[in-house]
Amino acid sequence: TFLYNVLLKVFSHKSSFADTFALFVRMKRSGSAFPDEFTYPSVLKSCSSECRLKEGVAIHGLVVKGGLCEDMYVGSSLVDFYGKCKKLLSARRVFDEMTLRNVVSWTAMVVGYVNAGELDAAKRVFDRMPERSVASWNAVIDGLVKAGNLTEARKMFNQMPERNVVSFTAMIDGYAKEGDLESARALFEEAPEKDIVAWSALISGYAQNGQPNEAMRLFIQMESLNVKPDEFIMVSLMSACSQVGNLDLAKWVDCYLSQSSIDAKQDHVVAALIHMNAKCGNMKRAKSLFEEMPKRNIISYCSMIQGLSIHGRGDEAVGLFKRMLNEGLIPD
RNA sequence: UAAACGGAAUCGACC
Repeated sequence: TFLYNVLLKVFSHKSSFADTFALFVRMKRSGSAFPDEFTYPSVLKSCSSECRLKEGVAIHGLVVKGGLCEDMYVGSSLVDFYGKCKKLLSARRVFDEMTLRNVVSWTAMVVGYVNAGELDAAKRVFDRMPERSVASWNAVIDGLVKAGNLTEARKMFNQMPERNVVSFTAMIDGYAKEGDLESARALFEEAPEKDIVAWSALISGYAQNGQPNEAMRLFIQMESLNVKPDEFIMVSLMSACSQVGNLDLAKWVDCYLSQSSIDAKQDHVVAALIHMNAKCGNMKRAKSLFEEMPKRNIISYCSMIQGLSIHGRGDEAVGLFKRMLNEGLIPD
């Protein structure tokens, strides 16, 4: 049981739902290991990450059968699971029925309401919390940010007893999306700790607000500090590069990407790569990237079709669109 | 051995 639990934890963090669930099934069938209160949180986490409602509900049933409803970890995981799957009534029911709640249970409930856009309900729960952690504050701040209420978000940010890098990043993202890059930048400089996500929020902010050169500059600065870029950062960088439209720069980024350990097969990465090459005038490369994909999806088709349109190759663009329909993809 | 919070592509009418 111990061994399975450790494995399930690792799987729930790094693998797909299918693999994690398969492992759980194997555990149950093994006859030698039995799911306990340590097992279910990992399995439920995996269900939440892909919104697997049916399976999660089945797990809930097993929890009840196993008499593990009273456990705080299991209960909090259930609240989180239902919340992430937008089943707020179920989340609330589990939450209300819990005999023991801790700050994680409360925060999970707040997050559920935030993700459903029910900010008022989220705040009501937040106000009733017997104690709050940084994550609880961050959850509400992020809700306010996503609702576009930067003023209120900033008030809470200033008001909270302590801030971490997540608090800063939520605010940076909010300011950046609003186009207020000066405030975003100021907070970034002020942040005592800057991780990859904080860098990403700011870099994408510049890229999205027509300041590709500043995005590039930040990328260089980040690199010089030995922070390794990830897929998100590279996508923003490629977006910036597309805006500049410089072929040499595009080649450099393309090359940088292939030499890094970044997974260049992810949807957004390929799409950005295709778009960048198309925009910077390297249609050959764009085309070969597109054709070499084992499976094309709506995002890569989108990049390729637009690439063709930009270059006045309307016929080919329309042809590609037809091919996309033939592959059974639905345009959005 | 377990649970909660932050970042990514492309396009858009009239003006």
